[in-house]
Amino acid sequence: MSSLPVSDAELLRLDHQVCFSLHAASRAFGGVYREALKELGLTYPQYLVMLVLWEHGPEPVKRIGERLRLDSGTLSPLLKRLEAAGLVRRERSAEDERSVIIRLTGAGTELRERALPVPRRMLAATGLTVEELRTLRGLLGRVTGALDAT
Amino acid sequence: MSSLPVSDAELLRLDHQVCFSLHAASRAFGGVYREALKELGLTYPQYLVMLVLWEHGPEPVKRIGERLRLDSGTLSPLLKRLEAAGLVRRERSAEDERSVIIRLTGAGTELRERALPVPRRMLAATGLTVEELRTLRGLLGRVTGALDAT
DNA sequence: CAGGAATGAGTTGTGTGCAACTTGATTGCG
DNA sequence: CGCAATCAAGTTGCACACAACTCATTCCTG
Repeated sequence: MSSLPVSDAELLRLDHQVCFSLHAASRAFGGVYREALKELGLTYPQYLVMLVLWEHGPEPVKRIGERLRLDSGTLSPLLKRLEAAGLVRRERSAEDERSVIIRLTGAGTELRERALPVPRRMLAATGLTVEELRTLRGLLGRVTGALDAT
Repeated sequence: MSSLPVSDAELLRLDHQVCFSLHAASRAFGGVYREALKELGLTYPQYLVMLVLWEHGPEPVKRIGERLRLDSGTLSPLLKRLEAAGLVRRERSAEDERSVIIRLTGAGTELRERALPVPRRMLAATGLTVEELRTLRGLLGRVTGALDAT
């Protein structure tokens, strides 16, 4: 809560700056991740999908989409590329024929070892302290929640 | 700055959460902006370009790209769409024939009036206080600076 | 002053991201 | 039971975002 009055003009500038900062930060992260993931042959969204599978095991497309807030229009071609790369298999669910289960292959499981050093490099590259990272995560989470509720 | 020891595993999880939060927040903002800008016929990146032109007047493509951290591969088609929409003109610079100056048309200038209420709606939708917005802007700016320096 | 390096736009190709739609399977209500 | 509503994937179309490239112009150095 600010104890000082804030002019309308300043508010509008602040909004622009926050939105722009978010846009810029997201792309800056993307750039560094792109570099870090290049040797793994993964893009950042593909890496996010692999993280989900490494952590939770086989999951239907729908569930992955819920975790990452991505729809089938984004996930379907992405998963096809992961399948073409030999990292996952896509198999129709037996219980519900509408559903497709995504399962790691041997190569997909093994890739985890090579991916382990990535987050540490990213963490160092941000230049933030653990406290600041927690603050950032908290604020971003609240913003996302509020915006999604709109 | 943390006074408590932090395990490696927790650090890695924190990194994932921050990166994912950033990705998610950026897309959540995009979604709300998409809605707010729909009646103006602008996408969010197009809106960013218009903001630059409204604030700074005619500028070469290069300068706009520096302000928004976008390269010509992104800006060229985007500016062509703005030109097709009748909002800007593209004219070769007289001093430097390599350079293209982007200039608002009458319609582009007038659009500003209709765009004015947008940031206030966004500000309200975030649900954050002014203090929190400043903190968020500061952290994002530092992250982007650090990542760009890599 | 000449010619190669550097610069500013633009083009091409790949990969998201999302809206709108299609297809096939399941659910549930009358 | 039967059929409409719902649901999960996938497809299509459009708009970024970026790497790698081309082309024309300008700079700069020998």
